[in-house]
Amino acid sequence: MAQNQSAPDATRRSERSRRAIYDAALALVAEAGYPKTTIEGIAARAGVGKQTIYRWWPSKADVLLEAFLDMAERAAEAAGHVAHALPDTGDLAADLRAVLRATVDELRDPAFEAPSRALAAEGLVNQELGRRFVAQLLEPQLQLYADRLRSAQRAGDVRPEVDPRIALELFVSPLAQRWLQHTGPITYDYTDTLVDYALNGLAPR
Amino acid sequence: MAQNQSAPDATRRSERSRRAIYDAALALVAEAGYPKTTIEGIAARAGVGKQTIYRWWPSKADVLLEAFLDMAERAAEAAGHVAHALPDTGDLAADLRAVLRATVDELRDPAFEAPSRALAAEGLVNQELGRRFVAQLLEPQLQLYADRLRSAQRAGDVRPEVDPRIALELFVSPLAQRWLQHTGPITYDYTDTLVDYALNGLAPR
Amino acid sequence: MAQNQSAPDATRRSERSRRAIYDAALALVAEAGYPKTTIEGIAARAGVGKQTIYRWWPSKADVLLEAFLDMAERAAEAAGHVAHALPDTGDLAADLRAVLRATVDELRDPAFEAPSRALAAEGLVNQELGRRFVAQLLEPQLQLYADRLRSAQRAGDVRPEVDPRIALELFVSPLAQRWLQHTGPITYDYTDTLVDYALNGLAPR
Amino acid sequence: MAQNQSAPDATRRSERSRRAIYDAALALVAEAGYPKTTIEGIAARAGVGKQTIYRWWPSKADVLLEAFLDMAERAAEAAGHVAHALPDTGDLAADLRAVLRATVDELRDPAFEAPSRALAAEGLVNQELGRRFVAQLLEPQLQLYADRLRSAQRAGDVRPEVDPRIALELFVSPLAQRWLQHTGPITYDYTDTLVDYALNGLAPR
DNA sequence: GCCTAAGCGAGACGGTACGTCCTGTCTTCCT
DNA sequence: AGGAAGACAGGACGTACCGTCTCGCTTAGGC
Repeated sequence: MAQNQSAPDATRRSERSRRAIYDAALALVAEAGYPKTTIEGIAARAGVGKQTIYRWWPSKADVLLEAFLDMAERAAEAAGHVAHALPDTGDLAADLRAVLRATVDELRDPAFEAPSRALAAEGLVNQELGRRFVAQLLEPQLQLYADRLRSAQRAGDVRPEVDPRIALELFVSPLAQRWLQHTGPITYDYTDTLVDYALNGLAPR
Repeated sequence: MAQNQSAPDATRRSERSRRAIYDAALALVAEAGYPKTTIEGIAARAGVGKQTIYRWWPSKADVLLEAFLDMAERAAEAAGHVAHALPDTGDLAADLRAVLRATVDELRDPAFEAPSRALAAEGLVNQELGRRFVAQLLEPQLQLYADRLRSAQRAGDVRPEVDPRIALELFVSPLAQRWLQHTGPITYDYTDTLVDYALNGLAPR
Repeated sequence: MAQNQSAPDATRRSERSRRAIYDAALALVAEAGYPKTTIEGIAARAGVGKQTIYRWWPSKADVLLEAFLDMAERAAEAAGHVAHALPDTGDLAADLRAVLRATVDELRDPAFEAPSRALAAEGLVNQELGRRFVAQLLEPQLQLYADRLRSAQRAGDVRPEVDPRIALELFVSPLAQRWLQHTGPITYDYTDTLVDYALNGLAPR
Repeated sequence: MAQNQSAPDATRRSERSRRAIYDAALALVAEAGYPKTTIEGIAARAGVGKQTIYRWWPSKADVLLEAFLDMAERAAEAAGHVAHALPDTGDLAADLRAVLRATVDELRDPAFEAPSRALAAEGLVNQELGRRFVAQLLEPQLQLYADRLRSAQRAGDVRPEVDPRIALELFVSPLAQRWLQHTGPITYDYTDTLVDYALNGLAPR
């Protein structure tokens, strides 16, 4: 339970600075790219001392991760607290197609693209950050798919012995890889096709 | 008669230095990690002047990419020039399971892991390197799967209207994502399951 | 009716804190040296908030000057309120030799050395502090010598046209310089010799 | 004989940078004062990387000491290699008065004042620098006085048992102290008086 | 005896400079 | 002409203090 030897007092933390740092970090990553974004640059743009960043975050990547999570949270609030579950109209294929199309749109949003690419990249090479990236951003999303697939299993649209956590990767991972590694175009056609191929494999024979 | 200022004469290049640089780069990435690997460090370890690196490569990532390709080539030579095609016994499922199991083994080889993770990460954020990473490393591998799937289509084991380039992603991308992002365990069971789920979706109904 | 913004109420001042700050400042200067002594360090060691120092002193040097004056005062009290005048036995040479020998002893006291060197050094470069250092520490001492020389003039041991304020420098300044700049050893022999040479120049011919 | 573990190669040193650093250091000390002169500031003004300073000097004070010595050397060259000895006309009092008057002029030269005060101050508190300050700047000057006094002893103008190294302090140290600590005005009258008082004490009786 | 205004401890804050490390360029000397 | 070596201008790193500020908490007098 003991805290780090010199843990700062979070109750005295300046909300103003935190927001300014989030904004600066996201803006710089979008404008200059992640590698050219520096802690000094963030501090200068936020009108903040460097120490204020080092006091609360251990690294540039952590700043960006928090800034991104905050942005996502604010976006969710603005959109009216969506995303607690995938749509469930009873038509699994249609639901997945709709959600993946929405994801395609999101992946193309430049405000989303730069920071999430950067975080993904950093997470590949930085064990600890990768763990948090997955736990806080990726896995919650994936669980929504798993939930929808379980519902489909109950409805008899997916074979009962299928592991939903693996099954969802059949359409999510290909999209992720195309986006991350530019291994192919990302279109509605593409995601529709993925759903088509994958569901065929999951449906009762 | 004047040469372009930045056109070194490749015929005079020191093979000895190149090899030493490859070895140093791979060793440092494996030992210290990609971010802590520096050009100065590579030069020092290789017993080479910094300029010798800057003369022949534009960046740290390019050094590593070449070093990795060289390593792969040497490994292939040592193994007797395999990997021009996937096995084709006529049993698609068995062939895919075997190849993916071999891939699982490879992904766990530490000498392979550190540099390829690093390159993948750099490629996410560095457009130009990403392009080369995909073109020189990833896509050639994927084409082998596409070829095997086309053979299966001719044999009637896969529906003819299926696009092999997309179909292969059903089992390759999930494995890639699990490996890159640590989103789940990587086992023979897992890859076998992927093949099972995916081929069901691709087989004639 | 409004008070000046920066006029703390001295009647409410914490004597406890002042003493702790004096002690901490002197201890740190003695242990770590003046340049490594910081206001934060003094505050921490004194168990005091930084603001308590900034409220009452304008700079590190001022803290130390006050601490040193306080120490000197306490030392004087402990010794029974000496030092209002030099001894005057009628034998000028003997009196000066005795006083300078006592000064030599004092200059070698480590508790005295560190802070007074530091203050002298700061005073060289900091006009304002230098003025106070001279006015509050140095000049009062020098006036005692001037008084003794005037007494000697009345007794006919020093030529009447000699300026005592200048004459005293003949033996005081050499000692000061040797001590401050380590330009030579500081011994009883040395100060005795100074008195000898100097008084020869001041005595009636 | 062994050099420090990572001694830079002095033969490759950039003369251009050294000169620029000297100039910048002296200018900044004169303009802003020693405490406000920073290594970053010197580097920026000299158009030089910070590392170039840290490579060749261990501290700000060392830069300034070398710059000052260089300036003194250049001034000496410009004046035609003077200062190997004090004038010796046979009239000791006149010679000393003349030299001290010249010193008074020098002490008032602002280009000389700022850096030498700063070095003296630093030397008080920094053992090692103080040693070099005395050895390289102060003591050589003082030896000239000692030589002149020895010559006077041979001529019978100074008692033979007088120690010249101590005797010279009778007029040099008072001037030094007045200058360093602003304990009194510095005028020709003052130095003439010092010579008068002091020589009286040194002359044969 | 209660109230209020100050000093106080603590420490977060915007800054500046530190001394180190690495980048990419350059120059020198060697082969 | 390539290569080993490494100095150079530049710039970010993470740390240490600066002097200011804002918090609760004593701790007096003044009512």
